[in-house]
Amino acid sequence: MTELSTMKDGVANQAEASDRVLQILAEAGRLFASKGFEGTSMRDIALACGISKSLLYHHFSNKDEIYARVAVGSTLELYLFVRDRIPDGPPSQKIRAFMVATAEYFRRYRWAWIASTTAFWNDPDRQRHKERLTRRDRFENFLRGLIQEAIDAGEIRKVDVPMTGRLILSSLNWMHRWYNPNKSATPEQIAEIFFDMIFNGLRSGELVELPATEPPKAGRRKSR
Amino acid sequence: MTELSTMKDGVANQAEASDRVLQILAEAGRLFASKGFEGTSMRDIALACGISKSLLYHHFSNKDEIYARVAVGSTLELYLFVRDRIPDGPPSQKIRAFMVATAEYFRRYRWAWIASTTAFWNDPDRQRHKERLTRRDRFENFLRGLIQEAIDAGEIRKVDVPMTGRLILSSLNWMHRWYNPNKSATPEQIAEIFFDMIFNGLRSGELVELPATEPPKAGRRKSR
DNA sequence: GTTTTCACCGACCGATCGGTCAAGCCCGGC
DNA sequence: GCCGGGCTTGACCGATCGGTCGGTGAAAAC
Repeated sequence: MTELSTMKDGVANQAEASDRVLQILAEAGRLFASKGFEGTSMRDIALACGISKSLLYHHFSNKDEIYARVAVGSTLELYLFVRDRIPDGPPSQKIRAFMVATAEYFRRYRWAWIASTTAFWNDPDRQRHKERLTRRDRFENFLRGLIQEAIDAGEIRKVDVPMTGRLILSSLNWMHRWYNPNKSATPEQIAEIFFDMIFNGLRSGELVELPATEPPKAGRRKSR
Repeated sequence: MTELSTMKDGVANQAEASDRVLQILAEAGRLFASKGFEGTSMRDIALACGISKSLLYHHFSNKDEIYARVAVGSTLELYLFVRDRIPDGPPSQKIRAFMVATAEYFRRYRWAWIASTTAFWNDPDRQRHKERLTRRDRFENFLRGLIQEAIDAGEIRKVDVPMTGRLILSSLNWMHRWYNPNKSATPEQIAEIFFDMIFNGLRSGELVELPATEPPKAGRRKSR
């Protein structure tokens, strides 16, 4: 049993929070995601929740705290969420699982994810999201470890590890800009497609298996 | 001679604009990029330019127009900029040139690029950036054409074209979130690295060209 | 020399911002 | 009955928002 059991209603890691607080966080996340932090007023949030503005200040001390609960809450357990979904097996499959798990997290906590990755991310005046950034670092370092592992195992070639991590995370982080939940595939399926493209490359031609390597999941790519 | 000759001072396509207007656009772009649209006040812009707020309204009718000049101006000629840098040759090399040219554009007009790709991008209330989006579509469709060309030529395998375009653009569009001009490589060099990873794949192993008899290729998913 | 043009400014406007506060409402325990 | 304490409210605050106003001063046009 992990801290993840406290996740609820699209709002991650908000243990022992009342329904009203969860409602506020959900609505605030949705508004922050669509209009940004500065573009969302406390009146907007109150209106969306059908409550008075004063009530927001009963449950939260100020606007920054609401954002912090949305954004930090959404990244707080991303690392744990993903880590717990990495199976034993070939390192390349761990990278694949990393991508799929991140996509699942994105799907489940989409508004909070968008709010935390877009709103005033580089405002030099504010340090509100510093903690969020350090958690992001832990998440990214975890991926780099997996990549290094795959290199050491000879499964992938000797690429630049930080740059490879950036490529993989770019494909996932940019997804919220074009992903439409009503169309296309699920985020997890998209992550699989991206893994296939990045791992196997776009180039045509047959790959000759190296002795120890395991091809990706059956049915995805013709092999042997 | 193309429209690109009017680019100047990091502000794209602002023909016959006075120095003061260019200064305002440059400062506004920098502020929009770091604090967002709503987070940047007209007073901020005036202060950064060392002029009065009234003067902004002498040169522009309102705040939206300043943003439009920054954002639309920065995407206005992106398509032409990139298109003019695609050489004749193998389609895969055109894709590579596409990525490098986009990276060069990013480097040259970085603040306007960031401002146009981050500020209130999905505010449902506003249609300010509609024109920008249609221009983006033209840009993305151009890339999809290059990918289809490479598939038809047999240079890359039969991947999902829109999804491949999204992967490539993700790697470029997310760059502004981690790129540090004082460290690391130039954007163009980064684009080359990403092209190599995506085109050749991360997987270790030898590529062997098939003879002319091409087996029904798998390794892809539903198309369109 | 007079008029027109134009870049530019300080003062000001109504609206809205984040945030405060005293007071009501509701409901279980006495 | 009635009391206490969370939940909830509307009225209100100073500050700041985007935007407007009348005007200045100097150069250009006549």
